[in-house]
Amino acid sequence: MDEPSVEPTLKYWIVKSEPFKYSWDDFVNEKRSVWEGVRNYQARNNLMAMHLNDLVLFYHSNEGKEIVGLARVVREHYPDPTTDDSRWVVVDLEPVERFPKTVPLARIKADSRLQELSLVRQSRLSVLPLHRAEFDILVGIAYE
DNA sequence: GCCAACGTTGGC
DNA sequence: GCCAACGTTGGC
Repeated sequence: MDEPSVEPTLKYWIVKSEPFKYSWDDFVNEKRSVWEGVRNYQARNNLMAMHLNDLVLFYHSNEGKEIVGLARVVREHYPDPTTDDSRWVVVDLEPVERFPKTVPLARIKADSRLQELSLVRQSRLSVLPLHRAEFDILVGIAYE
């Protein structure tokens, strides 16, 4: 063990949303979101691996193309209420804070430390894991 | 609007 | 089980 941790199971994630469908502001207004509609097995598996209080970066795809804020998992996976198909699950998310500065994709791609980031390497996946070190770098940029 | 990168479907 | 055809996502 190289690093003692208060939350040994805490993991880090990125979720993507097209802002004209569901934006960060929509999320804040709702105060809590059922993260519904994921229909991709890999993204579903990531949802199922989320634990309570895991931290989640909120990314605007298509328009904006930037990380805008931080959320956390407030309910672990359960069946997606928008379908009868038992393969699909949701989690519940709550906003934690809007970042003082967004982190644009172009900024991420220009950073040599972030070349392995899942968001860069698997750009089509809507729910992505990331490493603690990458999370720290991204939050650092958001607070520069 | 184009296209790369995937994922899914279905014929064989 | 392979692979061609097709659909979707999302960056550019």
